[in-house]
Amino acid sequence: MYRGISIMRMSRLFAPTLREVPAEAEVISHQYLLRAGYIRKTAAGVYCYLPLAWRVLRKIEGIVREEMDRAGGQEVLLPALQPAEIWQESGRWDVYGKELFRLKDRHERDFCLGPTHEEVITVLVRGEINSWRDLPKRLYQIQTKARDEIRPRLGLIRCREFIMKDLYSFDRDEEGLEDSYQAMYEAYRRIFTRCGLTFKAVEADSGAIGGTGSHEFTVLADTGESVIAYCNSCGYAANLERAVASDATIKNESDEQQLPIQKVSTPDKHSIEDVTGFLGVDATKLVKTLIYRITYRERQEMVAVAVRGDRDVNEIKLKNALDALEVELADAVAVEEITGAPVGFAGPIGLEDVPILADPEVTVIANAVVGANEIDAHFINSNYERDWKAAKVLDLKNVVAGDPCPHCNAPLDTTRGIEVGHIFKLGTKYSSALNATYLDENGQAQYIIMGSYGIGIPRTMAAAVEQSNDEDGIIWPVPIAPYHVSIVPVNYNNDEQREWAEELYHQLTAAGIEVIIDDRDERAGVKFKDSDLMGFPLRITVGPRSLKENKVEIRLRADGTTWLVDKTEVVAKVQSELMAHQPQRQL
RNA sequence: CGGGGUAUAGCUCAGCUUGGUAGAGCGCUUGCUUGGGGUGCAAGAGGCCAGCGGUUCGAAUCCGCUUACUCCGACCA
Repeated sequence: MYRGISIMRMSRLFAPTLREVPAEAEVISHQYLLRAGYIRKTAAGVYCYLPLAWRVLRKIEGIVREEMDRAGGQEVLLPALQPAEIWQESGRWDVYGKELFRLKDRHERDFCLGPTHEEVITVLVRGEINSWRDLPKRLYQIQTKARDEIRPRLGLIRCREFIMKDLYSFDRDEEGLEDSYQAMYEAYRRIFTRCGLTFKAVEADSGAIGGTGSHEFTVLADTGESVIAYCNSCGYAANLERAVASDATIKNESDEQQLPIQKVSTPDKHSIEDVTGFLGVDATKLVKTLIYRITYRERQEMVAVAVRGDRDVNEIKLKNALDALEVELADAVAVEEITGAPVGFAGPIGLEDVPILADPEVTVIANAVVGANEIDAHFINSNYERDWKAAKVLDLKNVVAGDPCPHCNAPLDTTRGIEVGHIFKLGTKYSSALNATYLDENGQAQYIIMGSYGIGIPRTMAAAVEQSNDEDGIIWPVPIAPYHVSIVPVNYNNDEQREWAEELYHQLTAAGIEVIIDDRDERAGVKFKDSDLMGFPLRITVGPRSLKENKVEIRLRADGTTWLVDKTEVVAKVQSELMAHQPQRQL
């Protein structure tokens, strides 16, 4: 189980530790990975992985490889440098936008650095796979991707260059795709479980990659960028971008008597808080009307979006509903032009030049407050249908904790997390654009049905640190720890301690355990601190106190549990502790 | 891209307001000391003060531009 003969002395290890927190590091994983000497930054979002980090990354990769192979994957390595032609052919040269690192060769030909590899692999496969007999195929690689991120941040969590495992599945039909997708779903669960992570698989928006179905694998951590909503009673879980609330409670909203609409003066009351405070009503009685600029491939238009005053517009849902390339809030000038009033007084009544899209919730507010499209004025007692109508009524809001689950109506919970894996059903999006077909049993050409499945490897490492640390440093889950055990002789200059430390070091190494010995001429405290910071699961202290009884101390990093162990029992004890701390299957 | 912030020794920062030629702590080197949670003492090494331009007798310090880094909002593994 703990194979791999890798021995190391701390005196030789290239892992410069820092006592202070570098100013650039905001989140725990970034701070500890820098301080413990795992990574160094080369440019914003571009990092060097030092030996300890590389060992962790290779362990994660090893787990990923095993599970990909188990799920029928075959490893390949595709080019990072890619010609523009294939991106032009798929249409993404223009659509992918500024995130694509573009460059020219000496002949002025366009190239890019691969942010993902659908084009390359589809072009590869279309030339070589011709018959239904060649399918299915599942090909993967573990390779460096380049994306010119808008804003790299959070250390390894959002980088411009990062290692990714990407697998592409090629099937004959939807049924085959379903098989591949399920195989990957299961493989991902195994991978993140084996890495010792607490995670959720959630329904996700398929975003720029495109396609018909998608799940994200999200490691739960407060510092994560994604928000997920989940239901504890039925298991529903979805990314906030996609999560919906049941409309069960919407329907039986109010039986309040409709009052006559009335314009009121609301001087200088722009925000929801201003208006609710001024009029003494709850935000749920307000209709928030926002003007959006919608960009399509060849044109732009403005729309008004109405949601309840306490809600936020979900721009992903808006974008998907309109099949738009981009949606953004209109600027103040445009708002004034369209509504005839400064920002803060927009409302659905009398808004004639733009279509109104309304969330279902706003259609049931009795006697709502809405902007009057006039400076310093709102309407009170407005009612949907009587006073205004939307062009379309559809779900456009972010869910919040407490909203009813769409499946079982139990209250939803929300939590933050780090998206470490994402699986997509692509269908024929790329095979049709790039003309990747096979001949079926009837000699008919059919588009290959594809899926794509990614895992961010460094991000997974960072997520593990986010999830498992304390005030002293990292606490690695055993399966991805760079070394299992550190041996700390309290005083390496002492002959007895040194000899025993060396002896144990060789015994453990011979048993296949990955061990590092701190042979530095440092104070015990320094060595303890570094060992804790670096996060090795077990530490063996060889010092005079226990040596008197022919014993050494074995200490568990996770909770500080310490055992005094006879020197002859060390290997057995270490093995049993490592085994005991293997992650359990969590399904 | 928009909005803020920062840039001085390897790291964390002072110095700038009020221009006069560079500092601390940690780390590093050497020696002694100490030796179970970042020992103590002493002596050292180390800076084109991000870059460019301007003002001035004189600029880390004042002014302008540029670049990099970083935080807050739209993308994604």
